[in-house]
Amino acid sequence: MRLHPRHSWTVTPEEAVAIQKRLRAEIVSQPLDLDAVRLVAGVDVSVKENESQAAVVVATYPGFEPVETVLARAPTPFPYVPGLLSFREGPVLEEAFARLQSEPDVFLVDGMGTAHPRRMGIACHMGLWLERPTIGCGKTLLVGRFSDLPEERGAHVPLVHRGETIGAAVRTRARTNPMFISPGHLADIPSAVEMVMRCSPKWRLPEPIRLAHKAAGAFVPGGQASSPAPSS
DNA sequence: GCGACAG
DNA sequence: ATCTTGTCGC
Repeated sequence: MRLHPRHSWTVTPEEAVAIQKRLRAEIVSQPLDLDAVRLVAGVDVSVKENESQAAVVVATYPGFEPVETVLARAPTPFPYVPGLLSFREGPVLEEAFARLQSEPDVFLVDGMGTAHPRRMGIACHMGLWLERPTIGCGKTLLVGRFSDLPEERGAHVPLVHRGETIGAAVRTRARTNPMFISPGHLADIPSAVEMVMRCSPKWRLPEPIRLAHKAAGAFVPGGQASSPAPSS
């Protein structure tokens, strides 16, 4: 895919914060047309010692049959700092995105979108690079609070931070911990929640994220490669 | 000042 | 994120 970088990744934590504040103004919130989605991508990164491996798996929608898998590796360039995940995982993800042949209609990212202290989580950040719709899918809370959430699948309540609704706590599966969903770029909260529910017919993790997580975890020493899909 | 803190 | 077997519950 054609990428649209906005800055260098070689920055200090202070510069990273300043960059996020600047990029925040470029994020577009708008409904995502769910009925037009044909391809959905899952995005994840795994860290092994000082190396990071990114995985982007593109799958059909609905159906979630993998049609393209891209893996990329690079030295982990930045420490884990809550709020600055983009600067740790962004560089490898950029490599993976650059080699992507297909053009997914939406990307589900493992991490936050606007549910971030400066409303600029990694899903927002990558959305700008891709200039495509992105949705942040967090497994644990970074910021914000939410009230009682029913145990049934599909239940969802607003995630609020400093008086602002930044996303939603979503029960993608009955009686399991909720997922924290927030729009990245070119999406809004209602459509992001709906998309994630449609991508989670059975498990807590959305199907595209599950596929990407599996691919990223499969660290094969010499086996970095791009491929159509595993053949049965 | 103290606690919280995506992956 | 990562270190790791068995095990409780639907």
